[in-house]
Amino acid sequence: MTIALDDQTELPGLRERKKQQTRQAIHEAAFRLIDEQGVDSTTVDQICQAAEVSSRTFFNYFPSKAAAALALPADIVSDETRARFLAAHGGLVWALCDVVGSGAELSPDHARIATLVGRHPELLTTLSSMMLEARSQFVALAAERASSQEQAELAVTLVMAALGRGIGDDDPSESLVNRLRQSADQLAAVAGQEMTSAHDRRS
Amino acid sequence: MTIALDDQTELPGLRERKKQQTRQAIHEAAFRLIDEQGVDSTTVDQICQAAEVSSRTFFNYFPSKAAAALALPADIVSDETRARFLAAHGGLVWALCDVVGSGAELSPDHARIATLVGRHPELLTTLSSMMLEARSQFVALAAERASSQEQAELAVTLVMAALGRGIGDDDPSESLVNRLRQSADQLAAVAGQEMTSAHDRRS
DNA sequence: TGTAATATTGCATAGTCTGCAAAAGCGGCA
DNA sequence: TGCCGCTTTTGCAGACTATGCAATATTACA
Repeated sequence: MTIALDDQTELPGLRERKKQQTRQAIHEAAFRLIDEQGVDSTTVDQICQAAEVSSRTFFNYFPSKAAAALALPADIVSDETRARFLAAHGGLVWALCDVVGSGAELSPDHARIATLVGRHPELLTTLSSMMLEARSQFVALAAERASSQEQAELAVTLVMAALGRGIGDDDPSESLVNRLRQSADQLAAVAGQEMTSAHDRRS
Repeated sequence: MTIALDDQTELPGLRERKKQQTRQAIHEAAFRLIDEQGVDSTTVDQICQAAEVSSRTFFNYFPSKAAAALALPADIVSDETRARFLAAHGGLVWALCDVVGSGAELSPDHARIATLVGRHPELLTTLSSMMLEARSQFVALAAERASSQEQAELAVTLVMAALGRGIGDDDPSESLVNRLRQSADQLAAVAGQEMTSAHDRRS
């Protein structure tokens, strides 16, 4: 596996490096071909040929070509994310926006992926099912700071909804974290204004 | 196709009736088998055998076994729904909760489907991608009453988030419409309390 | 009854995905 | 260096999903 030297330093070893390299090669090939030709017109075999691996190896790394194109990590909520969240200032939603946003932002692929999905909506279904998995991880995380399970789920629901909005517009002038908080605000405003107006005008 | 007699009355005709009958038979078989054996252990051929149709016919009606088990209508937003929405009292979110909730409620299958998905989470990915399609229909609908595209999307986002929560607990004592409004309230509360607490306690 | 339209089916085919066992490559050790 | 255990890669066989096309059966209607 890996060898712990000091405290944080880890020596990957040739084996592990090659594995990451293979994964990366498959991802690059899938990304490029799907971006060029679309999802349906691209076959797994084409990707394998471009990445110079057998199709069997492909399925050792990814369950589908769409997943290969996105190549999201399995553990969305890493140990680092957890620590960051527990230490974050502010309320639950605020802190969630922080870790969800910065987590996505730190990955250099974030913008690439967002653009790809924008150009090929067929990928949306794959992305959203991966988000579903991520969601449950975040609920578990949020529960560690929430006063109730209910509150944790509500907060995550809100932030994921905001994420759907925030990730869409590629406004590079604002950080994703801030866009998330902004979207959460807006959602609250819409719902809030709703309630008051409902009280005023009707029963 | 169909023959308009009076104003609302339509005579389906034998052909159309048989079509619905076939669709229903496939759906029933898919539902039962998948509920009994799970999604992965059920093949399309098994469903076809139970429904007494060829596998080719199966794919004329549904794109996948999961879709057959759910059997959601293609046009989530029917003309009737549109009219109901435009006539509904209250604010945007309020009215959306009304049509989204009652739309799902009117279908007698609603509870069955919810239970099935609860028992077989593999169906969640299929359901959520269908919801994605429904969502865009609702955004278009909401835009007809919203003051801006932005507002329409926000409102739908909020209601869809509420739907995810409201459809989960099968509390039959409360109508889905009310549960939706309740969830929307809660979401607003969480976000709102967030903002004030953030203001109070921290920078 | 006859003809047009539509639904169902069988067949061929492309593609996705998994299990299994053989081959190849890496890591450590004498 | 040479050997041995472990992991990755690969090939192969096979099950399943899904679509296009042409033949057949069924319905609609004159």
